[in-house]
Amino acid sequence: MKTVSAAQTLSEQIRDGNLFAEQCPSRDVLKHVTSRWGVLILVALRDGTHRFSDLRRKMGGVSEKMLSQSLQWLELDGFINRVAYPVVPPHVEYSLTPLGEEVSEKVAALANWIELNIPQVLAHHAKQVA
Amino acid sequence: MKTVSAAQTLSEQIRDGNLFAEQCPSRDVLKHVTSRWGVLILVALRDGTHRFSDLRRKMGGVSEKMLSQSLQWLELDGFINRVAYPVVPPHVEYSLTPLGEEVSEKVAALANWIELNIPQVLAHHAKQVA
DNA sequence: CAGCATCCAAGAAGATACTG
DNA sequence: CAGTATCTTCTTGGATGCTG
Repeated sequence: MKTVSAAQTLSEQIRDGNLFAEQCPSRDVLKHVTSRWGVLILVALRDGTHRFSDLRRKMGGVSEKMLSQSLQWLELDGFINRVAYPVVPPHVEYSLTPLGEEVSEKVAALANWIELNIPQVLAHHAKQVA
Repeated sequence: MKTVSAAQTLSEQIRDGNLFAEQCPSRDVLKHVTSRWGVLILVALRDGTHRFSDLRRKMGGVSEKMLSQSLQWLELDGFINRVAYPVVPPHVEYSLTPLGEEVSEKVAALANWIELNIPQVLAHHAKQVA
């Protein structure tokens, strides 16, 4: 926990970022993490190191471009480790960093909730029609 | 908890949706919930009922259009309650449903983590340059 | 195998004007 | 106040072809 200066207001003292502020960099991180493929990558890497193709096979419907782009975002944010072995053919391994483990935990919790509660949501959709 | 048939495999028995499956409806729900404004709406409504304009003011940078569209998605998914009072000028209140309280909890956990750990991420960005 | 570069389509998002 | 309608812009995402 960081120390709080007297000048800080109550609402600012706890958090360092503020998603409700338009120009806060946290918005970008949120974007990467909650992006269409970012979520899946983070969850997939929870059960261990994966190679590029492994990830691609595992996540239905991702293109090479988007997979590599999403991986780069997450790597730059410090959530993912990329290790390239200098062999032919190329061999690259992706894994979570300690920081990545933390976010992925939160993301996975959300993903799990959704997977478990899809029936409720679908039931609600059905009611709309009636 | 649903009952599990003998035919189900270990990995399938717990969850009803599967985000790794391309055509699973859970992907749509995830999209709504993790959308740029969906996250903010869900988090904002955690501290009580809000009117349309209240939400708009609170969330930096949303357009009327996107706010109303995002609200509609979340309402259709059963996460949000919309109550319109038949008065002039119009008065509409948005709040979380019990189901919405649950997702928003997960979403808020993620949002909080990001706001708190922005410094780490930014520090990592800085290292890339060097 | 693991990608990058390029081009293109679709959808998300924004600005503005208007309505019950 | 709480939207809708419309138009435009930008980003996301996909297809294809090429490379170390």
